[in-house]
Amino acid sequence: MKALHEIVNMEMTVRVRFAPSPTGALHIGGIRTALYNYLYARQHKGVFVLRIEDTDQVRYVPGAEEYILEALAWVGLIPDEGVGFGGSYGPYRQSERKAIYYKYAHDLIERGKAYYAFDTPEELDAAREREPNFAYNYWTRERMRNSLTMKPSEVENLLRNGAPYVIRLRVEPGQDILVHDLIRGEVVFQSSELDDKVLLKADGMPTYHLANIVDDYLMRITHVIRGEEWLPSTAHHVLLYRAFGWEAHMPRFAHLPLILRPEGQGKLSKRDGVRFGFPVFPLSWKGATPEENFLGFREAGFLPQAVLNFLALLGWHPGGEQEVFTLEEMVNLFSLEHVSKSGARFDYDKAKWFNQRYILATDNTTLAQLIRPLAEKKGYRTDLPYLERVVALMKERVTLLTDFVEEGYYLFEPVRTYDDEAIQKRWNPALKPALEAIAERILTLQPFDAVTLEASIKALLQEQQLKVGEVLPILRLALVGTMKGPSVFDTIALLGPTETTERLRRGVAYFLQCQRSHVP
RNA sequence: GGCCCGUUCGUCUAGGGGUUAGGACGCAUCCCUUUCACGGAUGAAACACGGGUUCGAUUCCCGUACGGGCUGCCA
Repeated sequence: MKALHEIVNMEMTVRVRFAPSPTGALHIGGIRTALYNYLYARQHKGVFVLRIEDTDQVRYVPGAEEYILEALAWVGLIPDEGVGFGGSYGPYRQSERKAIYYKYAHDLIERGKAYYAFDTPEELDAAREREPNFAYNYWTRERMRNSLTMKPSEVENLLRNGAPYVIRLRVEPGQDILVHDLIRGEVVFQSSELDDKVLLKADGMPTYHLANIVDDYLMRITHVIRGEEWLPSTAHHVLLYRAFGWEAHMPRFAHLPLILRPEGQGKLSKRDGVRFGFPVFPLSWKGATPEENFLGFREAGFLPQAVLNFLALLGWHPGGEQEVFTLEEMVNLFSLEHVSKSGARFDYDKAKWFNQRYILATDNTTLAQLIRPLAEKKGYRTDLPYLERVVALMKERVTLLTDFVEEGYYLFEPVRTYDDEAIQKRWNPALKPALEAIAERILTLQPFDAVTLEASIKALLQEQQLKVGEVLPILRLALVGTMKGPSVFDTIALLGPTETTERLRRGVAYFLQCQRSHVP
């Protein structure tokens, strides 16, 4: 018998789902949940389903669904089935499955597992106010207005007259509910502690609890991989599978640790992003008001693979000392057993480090294409050959894609600001002739490349008995305004003779002026 | 308050009855270097606490503390 069960399990293709709710921008934690689901599905040659849980009419936000699809596409977690991807278990948008939930909720009533409740929200509020720990359950429901306490004729009357009602799960005390969580092991609940959860709301929409059980069953979901915030309600979900008689088809559960805010307490929220100045969303989101605008990892200059790698390791590690993994490697190595149980703090520094690693590992042609739109937005030149050269010079010094055009702005436009402190330290009027000589020599230099430039300039300095370490820093300051940046010779080679001499001229003028204003 | 989950360097984590408790981020120092970075080297830095079990617990068990989640006609 057991062997048979195992064989059935083995042959059952894994089907997991990512089921976000379109109530705004998809949080980065949602992306991680999607990632783990995706990894699990791919590893088991299974199916990754995208289901949209839009049963809350009030919190529905237009554009949120499109955002979810775009975010998944950006990070490359493409569903096999679901909203926007087809499949034979649809529709995959819960608002389009209203009739299904209605039917199943009423089935439960017929089986005596659920009941009608006519208490208004106001009445419930009042009850909660009267009793601080009020729960609608086995002990309190007899004082409430529901089909368990009212006369059948009265209930029928209310129903016929279209009185608003909800359907509640009838939770009977005295049952042990055992959840075998793939990450946490056995978790036990007592039904006596559970309330009679609303299954169908007065507007005819199901609650999450009903919808997720009905859909997971109908969509043949085998593994539910979701956030830890769902662990407590899993007890209700088990009860629902029992009530429907589907316990044998109940999926396996795995509850993921939460992503915590970088400091302080609580889970990471969208507010933390604006507070600490880093993205907590995959893509930027334009809200109705400026306070509801949020920065995305994409717009902040992250590579999607870096984001995935970072998120993957926020709560999972295969063991060993490797930190950088391709998606394919993650698919091969992933296992729920290696997902940690405790919450993980969001570490933006680590995220940036991953991005730096991925930029370094990305070829120049690809990077040039990636920064092209950024250059375009700034009004910079956008020809790929030039961008590739910029990338080659800057890639070891950036952490974000945006750094190419921010940190390296001087490769596209004249120096905006000079580092006065460095000028104070490096400038010496005696250096003026040297810079002028360099400018002059550069004009006729052939070929105009870094190697030739270095040889030529160093020779010139030697002729004039000047130290390289004395002249190069001030040369750099004239060219780019700062002490940071790529090799001076590489920079000159990229800027070209005309631009270089112009910058030297401007630089010297600035240094002289700087010097004057600093002499007491 | 009740229920549930958790606890290894500041952070992400590896490990697991006997280890110099490993790696990574960040930090510090040094090397390389015209600068910054990259790269290399080194360093500071952890098993929450108390009881058991055991020859021996950071590892297993129980408490406590602390943290987190849930407690909605939200998901």
